[in-house]
Amino acid sequence: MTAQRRLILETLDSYTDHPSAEDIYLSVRQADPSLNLSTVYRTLRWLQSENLLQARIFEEDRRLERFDPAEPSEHYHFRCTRCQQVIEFDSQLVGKIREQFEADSGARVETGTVILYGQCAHCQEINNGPND
Amino acid sequence: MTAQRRLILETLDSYTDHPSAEDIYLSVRQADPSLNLSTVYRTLRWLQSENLLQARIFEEDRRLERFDPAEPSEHYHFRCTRCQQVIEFDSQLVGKIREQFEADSGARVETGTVILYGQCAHCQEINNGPND
DNA sequence: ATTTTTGCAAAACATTTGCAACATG
DNA sequence: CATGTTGCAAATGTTTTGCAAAAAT
Repeated sequence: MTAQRRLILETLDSYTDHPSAEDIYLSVRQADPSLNLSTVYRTLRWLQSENLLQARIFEEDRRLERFDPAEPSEHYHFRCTRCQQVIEFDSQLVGKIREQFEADSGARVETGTVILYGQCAHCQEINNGPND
Repeated sequence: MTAQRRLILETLDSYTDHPSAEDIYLSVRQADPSLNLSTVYRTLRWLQSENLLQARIFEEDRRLERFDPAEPSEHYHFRCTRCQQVIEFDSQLVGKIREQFEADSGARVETGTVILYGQCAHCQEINNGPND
């Protein structure tokens, strides 16, 4: 356990949303300006391999990974295509889909991703307001 | 409508799975060796903007797009992490999840992605066979 | 002392872009 | 002829790698 790793872990803890490697890098750099982006990536990949972190791509038009400190299949995501906000949600129905697919196909499902896209409540209000 | 586009469209039709741009490029090249990869991409993006095609990333460890000739939200995917096969499935439960989330959050959902990961029936048999 | 991790620079990967030449309507 | 499309080469954005130096066990 090096100082760099400790710092990256602390920084990760401070996020409530889904930072990119670059986000983490910029934040960590304030405490240690010599810390390198590859170290960030290496630490993230290590956490991922330990199942302490998941990598996800939310933007349809970019291939940028965002990191989510959660166990696989614990929650799902909605992304507002207007304000880019990502909202987490839970649903037991995903478990049902999984069971249904397992029964139909004979496969064993280990994890899964659900990402819904659309407009969040707030952006809809703005969008459908009187002067729009 | 150019000869190149016609050729790419024909080639796309011949796939039953989810080819990458490179796959399409290699296939198309047999008929027209001078056809360029950027032309493939440009045609794919054009189809995508016309909603005749969807781009998806299936592999957790690569950022490679694969192209699926289907309308959004028509079907969902399972990917076997052993043999890499992608199986399509349908489920009305995804519609329910969407409705549930809309009711809970006030958002309007437009599209969505579901990808399940695990082992397909066939790979499980091999995996759990007598000499494994 | 040995193994692990780091920083740096360069490479890799997938996709996009600028631009002049070409094809199409 | 005006417009849209192509091929090429170079650029882009994101992530990974090789390697020698530094830090950790």
